[in-house]
Amino acid sequence: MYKFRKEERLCSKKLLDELFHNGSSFLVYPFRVVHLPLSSSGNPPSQIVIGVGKRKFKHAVDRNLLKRRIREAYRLNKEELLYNFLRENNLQLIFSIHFVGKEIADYTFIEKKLKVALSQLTRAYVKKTD
RNA sequence: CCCACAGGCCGUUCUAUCGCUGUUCGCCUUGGGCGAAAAGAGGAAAGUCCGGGCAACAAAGGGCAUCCUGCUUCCUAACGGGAAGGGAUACAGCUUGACUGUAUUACGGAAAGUGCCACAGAGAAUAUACCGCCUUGAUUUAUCAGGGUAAGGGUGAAAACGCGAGGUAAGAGCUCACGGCCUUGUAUGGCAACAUGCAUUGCGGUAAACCCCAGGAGUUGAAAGACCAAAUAAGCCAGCGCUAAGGGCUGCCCGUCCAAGCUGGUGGGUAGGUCGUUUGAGCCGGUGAGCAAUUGCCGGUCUAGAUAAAUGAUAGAAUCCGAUCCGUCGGAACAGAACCCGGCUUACAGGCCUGUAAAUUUU
RNA sequence: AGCCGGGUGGCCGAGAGGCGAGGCGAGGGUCUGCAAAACCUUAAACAAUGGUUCGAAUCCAUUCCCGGCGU
Repeated sequence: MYKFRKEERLCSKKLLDELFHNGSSFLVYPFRVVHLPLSSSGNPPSQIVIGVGKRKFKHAVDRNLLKRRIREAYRLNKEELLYNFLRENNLQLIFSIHFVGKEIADYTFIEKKLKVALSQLTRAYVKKTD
């Protein structure tokens, strides 16, 4: 249910190159989302990369903390906000979430904003299919 | 009890729900999936400043160059680390000296040679003559010219060892006594650095200037390297063969190896996977050796292993700190393993222990 | 994780033991009816700390910051 396994993470170098060269992006503060649909649909319905820039957070502890909070928020909300929609429309998606804020945000703020970001992601594909 | 310094140790805890990583066990069982169990960041994991292990390179061969280290002995796998000691410097104390204590210390050689020592100053290293002192000559009674001199003045970070006597026209280690540093020889003590005594040559600084002496360093780093699967063009390896140019993951030289061709074998890219990879100079306890660093013996123990990178999130409670309208509210140091060890350095809220010194109180 | 290179006014840049050049820029002035150009002039810097030296931007050590490397 609320799982987040290796298959749901994006590890292939090839796919990452493709994502950042051809993918389209939008900004929902404090996140920058880059996304790209895949031609073949399969299980799991999406693969994700979470990133926090070294420029803004110098210490590895801070970067790890933010990545863990984002991952936790994604794990708890992906099923109802994203997977149900993708399964209905038979889509497979790769996307990345980059944290671009300047200060360490707390969990409630991250969760709220991530929900907004995910719903905006689905809305983008609703328009395209129409 | 309080305060300062030094050394050592710890560096939030518990519960519930939902997850992540590898391991073991069980079930379904081709692959794989599901469930359970126990485990899952540090004293610095950091900086990458040193030293090893480990691995590869045709050369691990020689010489030169280059770089590093630098009081002694010991510890250690090794070190630029540590321990003990010696010297030097600074401060304090008294019994005023071969004294004691504390702190600091990149601390071989300046008597192998070379260089440098700005400005100031007469002169900065073959000494020097501005004032001064002494003297000769000239004119003439105050100057000019020459010579001697390193006591005194002045300059400077530094002025040819200090001080006294002799000596002299005036002076000078020029000579002598005492003393300081220092070279060589020697005696005594010490494993040694070195200390002390005697004799003796000498007397600017600078080697984190070149250099000399002694010792050491082959180069490159786990993105090292080994293997496996699918996949296929002329790569790689071995043998034969040839020596001209050129070349090779080391700056130069010597030496050494390599071409094309033929024969035989193997199989590149695709950042795929597995191993390397966590049992090790390991950790804990006891006991013996040693002033100590450290180490012998005995017993116990297995204690992260990820790979676009797990070790978390939320809620509640405890502990500590701060604020307070006494209801509560806010905060929890520095910081995150990436092949592994030994050091060093830097960051760090708060707490505990031991020792030393001072003050106060009680007996 | 490992291995290299660098840090000089606001910017670019020499200097490598003994006044830190120069250019662009900034401020003021001269010239002009007003500007530009030109000329004169002013201010402003050695990443930090400690050591070696009489004396350090330079030599040495430590720290901080910036940049680079791999088929």
